[in-house]
Amino acid sequence: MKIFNSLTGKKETFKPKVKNQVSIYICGLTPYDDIHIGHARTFINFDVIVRFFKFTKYKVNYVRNITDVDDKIILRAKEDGISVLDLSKKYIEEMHHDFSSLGIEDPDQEPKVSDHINEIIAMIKSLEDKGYAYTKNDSDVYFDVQKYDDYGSLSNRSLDQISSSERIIKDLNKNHEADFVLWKTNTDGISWPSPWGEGRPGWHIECSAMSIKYLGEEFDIHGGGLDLKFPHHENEIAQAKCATQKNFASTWMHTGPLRIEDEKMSKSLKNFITVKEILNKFHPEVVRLFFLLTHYRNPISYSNDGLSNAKKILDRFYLAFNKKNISKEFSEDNSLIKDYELAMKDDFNTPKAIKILQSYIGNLEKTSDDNLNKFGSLKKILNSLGLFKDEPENYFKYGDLDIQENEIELLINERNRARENKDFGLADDIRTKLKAKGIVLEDLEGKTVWKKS
RNA sequence: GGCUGAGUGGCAGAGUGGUCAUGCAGCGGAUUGCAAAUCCGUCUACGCCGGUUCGAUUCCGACCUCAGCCUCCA
Repeated sequence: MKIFNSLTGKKETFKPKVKNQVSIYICGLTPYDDIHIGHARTFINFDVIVRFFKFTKYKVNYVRNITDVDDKIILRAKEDGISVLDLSKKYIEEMHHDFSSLGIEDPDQEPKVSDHINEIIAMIKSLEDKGYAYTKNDSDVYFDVQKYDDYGSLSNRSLDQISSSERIIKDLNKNHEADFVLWKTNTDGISWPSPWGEGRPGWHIECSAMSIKYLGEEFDIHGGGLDLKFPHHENEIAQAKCATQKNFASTWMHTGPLRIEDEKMSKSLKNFITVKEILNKFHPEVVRLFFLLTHYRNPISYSNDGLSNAKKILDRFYLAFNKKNISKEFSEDNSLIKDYELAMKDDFNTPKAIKILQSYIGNLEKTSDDNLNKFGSLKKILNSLGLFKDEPENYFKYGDLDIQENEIELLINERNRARENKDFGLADDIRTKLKAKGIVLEDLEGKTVWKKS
């Protein structure tokens, strides 16, 4: 298995700390709003990565945190007039609902900041004891980046580069511009007692503290969206290494960014599309396949055309399994499994893996019907990617309708009567009328079925 | 300005030093009352300029263009 390690910038052979076991920590999200398709991309990518480890018989310990104490949450809670933890609880529920809709499996652990204040304080204390943390004039507690020689090694930047950056805002209490807050002495919204007074954790420290608690001071994989690489992950590494004097995570993985119709999607641009919105239009597996059609490290441009294309590809798989003469007793084809694993073992090359499945289905259909029972391995692989879990009938009817289902049935009956009477003009009018509503009719042997286009 | 990555056919998107990516779309045909699905056939490619090589889309160098990060972000 080869994985691209962001820390070294190279594809490396993956060597877990314990044979056939993987410890993996993924930075989850800050719950203060509905999740958007950028989140969907990242967590679907890691879902597939974790599923593949399991597929190849690794024992996986997957931790994905929730940052439920944060300035944005506090601000939003104030606006809504509710408590900080009530607000985050609400959006955690929404997140679970949306993840579940997308077929994202639960992690083994899902730690929250508010439940780990003691661990966080202990880590800051340890940093302070070792001389890596400081406070001035009753300021927040800062991490002293100049005390840590390797600062910037993940994101390839030096302290000089950071302090010469154009967007720096001077904070007089800091020793260096890149110093970041470990403990905020701010009691607004939510706070806990600490050796540095009432306050709350800064951003970054929670992930170092929680990953170490659940996976140990050294573990296999740490990942998240590319936008977390700097400063979040850089700071996590600095804190964790300085506090423990150990190596922290050995492999760092970052998923590529998502753009919307060729424009960057970001919180500040407010141009994000929520998962709920997209699921009104597209089946969750179409969304999933759309993301898997691009390698996890490459940027994706979200577009309706892209989703439609993914739908066509997934339709093909569902159609193949929907043949009337197909046996339910599928047999296995080890050569397909082998080809699939080969593609995935090369840094989780899902586009290549899916290409293999697409060609396979075409070749099998071209030969003989007997071969169709070889679909067993294909089904197994699709399922392991989180695809082909639905019933074909549900799949093809998924999405908002502009017309009642019973009305469709009535029109189908009317059309079939017209066909019996050879009134093809009327029959075609009905077909056209339904098509305008996004309904496609198919005349199969003895019956007519409908689908969403 | 700094760091990182990318430029492939109408579109999406892999990959490789010398026969095909693949899929969608298009075009022609089979099939169908018409469709859908399926099948057969078919077209379009590797940013620009040099270098290495018997041969480069693939390796090396320059150039151009684009994107991400350097602010909140998955």
